[in-house]
Amino acid sequence: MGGVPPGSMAGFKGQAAYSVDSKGRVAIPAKMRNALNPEAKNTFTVTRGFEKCVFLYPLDRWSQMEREIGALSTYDREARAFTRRIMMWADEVTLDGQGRITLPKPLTDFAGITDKALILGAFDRLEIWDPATFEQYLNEQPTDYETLAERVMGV
Amino acid sequence: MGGVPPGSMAGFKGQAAYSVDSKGRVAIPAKMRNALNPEAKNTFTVTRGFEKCVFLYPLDRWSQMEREIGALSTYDREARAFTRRIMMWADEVTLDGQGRITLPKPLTDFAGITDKALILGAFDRLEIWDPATFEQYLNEQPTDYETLAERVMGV
DNA sequence: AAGTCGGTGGGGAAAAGTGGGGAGAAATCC
DNA sequence: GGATTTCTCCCCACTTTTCCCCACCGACTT
Repeated sequence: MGGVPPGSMAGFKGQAAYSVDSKGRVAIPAKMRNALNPEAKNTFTVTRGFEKCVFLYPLDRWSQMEREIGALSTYDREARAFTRRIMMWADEVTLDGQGRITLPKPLTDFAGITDKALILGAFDRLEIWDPATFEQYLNEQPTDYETLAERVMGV
Repeated sequence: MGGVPPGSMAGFKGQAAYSVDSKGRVAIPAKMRNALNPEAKNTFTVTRGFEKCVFLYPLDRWSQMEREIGALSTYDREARAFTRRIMMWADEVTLDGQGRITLPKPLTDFAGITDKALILGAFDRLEIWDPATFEQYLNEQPTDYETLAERVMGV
């Protein structure tokens, strides 16, 4: 896992609180758009995230994910369950002329997104959250930032 | 088993709740149709799925399955039982001019499909579920998505 | 002060989903 | 064996959704 296309692209950074219009469209911040590889063809594969949010993988990054998913066995119950649960939510979305994407309705329902969306840069992907949901997520965190760093990054 | 046609095709994605008309026809979502290889010739081999659903394999993918099944020993009791149970349900269906297929009655009976069908992209195949059956399947899952991912994809 | 870039909103053309009718083939019944 | 019925497949028509294009507004830059 982990694994950004070697060297090439810079990680997605930043946050933005944008509006979702009546057609389910959200603008992608310009600096995040500019961080896309040309091979991504202005396209993301969007799917259900971990925790209650939506993941956006640039097309080139997503093809790596598919290689990993494709290596799973059809005959293993848990692998089957995982494949179903990641692929059923997945969809390809392409930026329109205004730099927006249309979020599939199943995903906005899942993530509880209505008229406002919080867009986060998360290294190899973008995340889209309902603002209130994200704040709640932060508040529920049992571990503070400094401690997390120690545990995850090691000493 | 793993093994998508190397490089070539993208996995099937997405979900759709479509109606089954009085003639037993179901539309296949356009994005899934477009993910078909030309060698699939707009044809699926449909068979009994794992869990209570119907599997649709594109013709080209199915020929790989047949190679795997063909490699099983006739002299092994369990292999024999498995071969019978997968092949007895199998049938070929082709898209009509409107992008629909007609589901064989034995399979709709098996999966409990009546007037509504849930169509899922599941990487190398499509799955068709009765909506209520699928919801029940999800509710019965002992493991949540995040945990599944950890177990299946590793840390 | 004008121009450019970034985010927001809406309308119209094209595609996708749904339903029904009719020709041909297969199965059935006399 | 022939006629009738049933089933399947193909085609046509309608409705809804999606996608693409155009226009606006504000902020920052030159």
